[in-house]
Amino acid sequence: MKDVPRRRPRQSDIAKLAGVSQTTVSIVINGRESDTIRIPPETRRRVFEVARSLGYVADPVARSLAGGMNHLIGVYTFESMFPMNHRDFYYPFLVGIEAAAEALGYDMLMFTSATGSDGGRSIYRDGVNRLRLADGCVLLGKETNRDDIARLRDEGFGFTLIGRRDVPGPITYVTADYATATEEVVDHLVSLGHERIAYLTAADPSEPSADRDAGFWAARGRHGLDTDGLVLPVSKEAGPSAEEVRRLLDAGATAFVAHESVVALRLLDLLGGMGLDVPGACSVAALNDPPDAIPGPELTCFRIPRREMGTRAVELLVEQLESEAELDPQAVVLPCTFVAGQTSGPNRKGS
Amino acid sequence: MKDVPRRRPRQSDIAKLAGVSQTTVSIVINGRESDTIRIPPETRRRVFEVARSLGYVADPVARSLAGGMNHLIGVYTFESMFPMNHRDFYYPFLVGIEAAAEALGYDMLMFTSATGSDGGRSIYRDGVNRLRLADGCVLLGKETNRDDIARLRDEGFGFTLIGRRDVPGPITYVTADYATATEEVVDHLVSLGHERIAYLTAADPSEPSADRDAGFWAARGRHGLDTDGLVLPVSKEAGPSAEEVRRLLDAGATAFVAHESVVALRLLDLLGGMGLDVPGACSVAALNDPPDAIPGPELTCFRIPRREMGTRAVELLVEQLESEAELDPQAVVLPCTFVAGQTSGPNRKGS
DNA sequence: CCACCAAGATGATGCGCATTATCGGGCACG
DNA sequence: CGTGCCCGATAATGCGCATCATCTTGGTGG
Repeated sequence: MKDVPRRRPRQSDIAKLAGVSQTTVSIVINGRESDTIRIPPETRRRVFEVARSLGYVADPVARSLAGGMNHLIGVYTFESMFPMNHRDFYYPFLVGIEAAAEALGYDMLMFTSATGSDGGRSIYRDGVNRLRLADGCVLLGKETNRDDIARLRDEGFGFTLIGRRDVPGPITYVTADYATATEEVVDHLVSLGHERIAYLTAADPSEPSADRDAGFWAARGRHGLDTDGLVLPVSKEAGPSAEEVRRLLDAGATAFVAHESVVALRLLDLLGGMGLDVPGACSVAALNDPPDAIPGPELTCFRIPRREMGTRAVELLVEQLESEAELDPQAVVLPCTFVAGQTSGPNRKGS
Repeated sequence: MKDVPRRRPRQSDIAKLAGVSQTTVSIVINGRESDTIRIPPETRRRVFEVARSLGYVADPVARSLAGGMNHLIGVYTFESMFPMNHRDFYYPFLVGIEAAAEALGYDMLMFTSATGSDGGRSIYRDGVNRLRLADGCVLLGKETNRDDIARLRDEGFGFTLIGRRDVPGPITYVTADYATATEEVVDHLVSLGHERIAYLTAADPSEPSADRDAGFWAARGRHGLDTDGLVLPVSKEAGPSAEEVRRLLDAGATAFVAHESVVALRLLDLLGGMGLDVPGACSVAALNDPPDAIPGPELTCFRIPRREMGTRAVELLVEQLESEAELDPQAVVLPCTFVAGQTSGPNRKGS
């Protein structure tokens, strides 16, 4: 006994059965009663009754189009998630985002479109801004597309960004205080007696790298360090070569500070291969936290509060979405936590 | 020099500037020209020109509401993804899904709402079926909600399911041939001379478990095995106790077959603790593949073609979405691949 | 010279919902 | 008895787009 393929019920269906207007149904379902617009309990009860018996579910599409909210928060990563090379990088952010969304009564919608036609990802593909499906969006990624961001803002679409981005014009973002954390790491090494500190900075520039650089130069200035011949740009993928490390050692380096923990880990390998003990012979520190999966000694480094960054990003976004007035963009900078670790020790090379 | 907050351009804006109608714009942008409806190249060029200069991007919401496609494939997991306990379980599916979606010109939209108010996840939360934001959806999860599935189907929403589900009424799903794969595992053990095979089945029933049971019973029948005192329901979390394993050994077991690889791994530990060599003294096999992350000996087991299952699910879905007529639901069963592994060997206990 | 047709385009309509402006009627008050 | 007012509810409108049914124009054949 197959039923006729009955359409899914709409508000007007409920209205007819309950003997009211579609407007009333909308008001009741959305709890839009206020001082000026009242629905007596009896009517409300009837509407709910019919809605339930019909198995009514609102259409999020229509709701959005009509200017309503669907209580969805989009998450867009500028790098593709599948295959997820940055798995351990993104994961903590996502945990924080989902938790906050859940707490605030929103669901999370992940946009995981792969590479665009030009190889890079873009929000605007085929002339469609898919993000609009959500009420607002959290943007995330190492290689943020500035044009897309500027455009989103111009369109008046609500979003927050994780990771500082120097976009012309103000936007709301959440970032970590890499500069201060970097200074702490250097302070730590200096307090251990190191004066010749090799600095393995990032090969390609980005805001977080620039922050670390700023922190390092500041600390260098404060301590009057000399870094002649001790600064080396290193790409995350290739890492430093044995020869380069040798050259830094020859220049008198007793400690190494690397932007990337994977670089630091590779450094440990190389130093071990040269018969140098860490932290006995020299110290190694990283300016971010190592991936969970990788085993090895606990690095001297700092932890980026990724989870909390995700949470704050969502909170800011929801605040913005739910406020009537247009809020001023704001920047939130969260502190990192220093990890002493086991790869740094006192300088034994004489002082 | 701040501009007035200009609205994002709509089709009608383009129409006005290009001196055509909104209809024409829609036709051109969507490439809807056909035999009966033609747009001369010059007009088309003008429309595109204006669209580009205005920075037009289609609104996916309006497009959906008007019955169009937004080339989005939703992915819904019945368990929450963050925190992702089932990380390694889901991941291969997602890779396959995204790859196929990409190949077919679709993007992937992940619905990762956490637990519903009642603790369990449901598609219909707060009376909204969020899945409708996508053109169609791939459903995924260990604990599928049958009511939701039936309802989706009744609503005429396009979806495919990964993992066989016995829902009243036909639906399209992709699953793996657990039964045959299970038989292969048993055959392998029998060919190694094992006659007393302990069977650690799943404690709580599910379709995949039932399939494995069916395969096991079939193989048992074919080989005339005796399983008296050798069958033990085991929960994935708790695993078997040492005492239970001891009892199975006392009952003469020379080989163990466990539904869950984690159970098999725990079994290896227990047997090792008893001083029993695997595969010297006895054999152990699992009826699914172990998580990638976990180190240890290669289990005798079979690989579930998760990636390909994801791919097929998307292909079936797109086929269904793009076809004019309503296609008949179909079931796709993909074969698993047997892995001989290193945890099974000849029965040395005499024959 | 009219009927007919194809090319090129358009006005109208509706998707399902939220919202705005409005309406009728009962009741208190002057 | 008329005026105002509030309660309860509604008709109308529009969100941005896709689609269906038409409409106009110029050419062609009879």
